Amino acid sequence: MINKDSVQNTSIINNLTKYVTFSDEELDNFFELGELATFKKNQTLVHKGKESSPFILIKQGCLMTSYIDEGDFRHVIQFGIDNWWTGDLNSFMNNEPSIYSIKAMTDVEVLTWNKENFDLLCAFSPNFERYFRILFQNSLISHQKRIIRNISFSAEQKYLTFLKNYPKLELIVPQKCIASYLGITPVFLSNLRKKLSGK
Amino acid sequence: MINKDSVQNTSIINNLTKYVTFSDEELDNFFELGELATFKKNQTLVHKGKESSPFILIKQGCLMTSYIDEGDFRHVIQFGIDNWWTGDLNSFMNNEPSIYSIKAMTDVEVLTWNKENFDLLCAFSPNFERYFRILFQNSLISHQKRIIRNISFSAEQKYLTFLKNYPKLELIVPQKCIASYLGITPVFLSNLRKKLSGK
DNA sequence: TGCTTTTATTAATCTAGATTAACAATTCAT
DNA sequence: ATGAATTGTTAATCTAGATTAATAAAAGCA
Repeated sequence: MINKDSVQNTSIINNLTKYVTFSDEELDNFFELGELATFKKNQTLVHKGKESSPFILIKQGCLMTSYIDEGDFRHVIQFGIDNWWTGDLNSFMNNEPSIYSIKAMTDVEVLTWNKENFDLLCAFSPNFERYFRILFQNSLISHQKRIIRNISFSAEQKYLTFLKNYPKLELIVPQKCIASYLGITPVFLSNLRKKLSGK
Repeated sequence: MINKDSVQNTSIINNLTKYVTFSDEELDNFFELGELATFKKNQTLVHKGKESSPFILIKQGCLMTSYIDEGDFRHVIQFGIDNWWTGDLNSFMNNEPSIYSIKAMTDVEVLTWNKENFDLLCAFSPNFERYFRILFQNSLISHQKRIIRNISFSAEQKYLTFLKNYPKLELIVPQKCIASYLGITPVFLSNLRKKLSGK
């Protein structure tokens, strides 16, 4: 059974209560409405164009969200690690097929909520509404910063910022995925790394 | 007095109630805690690095948010028009000086909330918490789409998408601001427009 | 363990878009 | 209306980063 008493949930609870104070009952509800799942490295949790995306909280491991364009070209749009929320929000909220695919970059343990249970959670207590308001708000702020970087940074600046923001990912994720996330080619990233290492 | 009865507020109310059902009392509160203000074209409502940003709802007109980098180079990061929310969210929420500057591109009429009143509003009714949760959620979805465009679109595709998304802005806003928003140079946008007009 | 597939590197060439600069067209203030 | 300042255009040149292709290294699998 998944509930707040599981020792392993302490880090998630710490994260939840960073923004909002939840009662024990609320926390119980949170875990009871979620579903625990594990995936092996390289498994795909959400298939582009097929099922709708759940709302995903990563307990441990790393997920990669990517978008495949008309030319069948894959663009990495997000990495998620321990304690991060991820998923195709639009797909989740409107029960549409996901436009992204979400893949496990390591063995991964996640909690997922479907739309129905998410709605129950929000209906159960406005504290959840508040929690997600703040979660989305913060995510919005970091998305805005990312857009600024996209518009105004050189490839080198983008890469260095990435290393600063996600120090652990460099070791976990293939270089070509990092290149894609940054919007540059793997060949150019390789050149860049060579140049930087010689500095 | 600003309240829900003002004829001129109907379009704002329609917008609010698109997501959440509000009581008359809630709507009264919403307008009473907000402050009505008008600005002339080219006036700056929020100065980068000085005051913190309010949370702004545009009643009518057009606002432009821009970021000035270390090299004193201006990057337009958002346009806002009738019924849009805008402001430096991070500055607003944490009472820090704004990192953006926000300028009126036309004569403009806005409603603004300071952090204190925003908190009162959310404390007054969870419906507001819910409204802003959904507002930020939708904004997040469109920011993600914009990031995909940034990463994967050519300058031409970006410009054509911009025209589709903001058909009215082309006439209101100087071309160089549109170029900046798209992350290209005004010279290149000019070339692009010439090429497109010849098609 | 060796074989296959995927990923990373290196080098050569190419191009979308930047930069510079000079000129034309608008906009703005008096 | 008129001159000054801002914005837009055009053309020439330059460069960050893309593309292609061949090779090396690493990872996955029987």
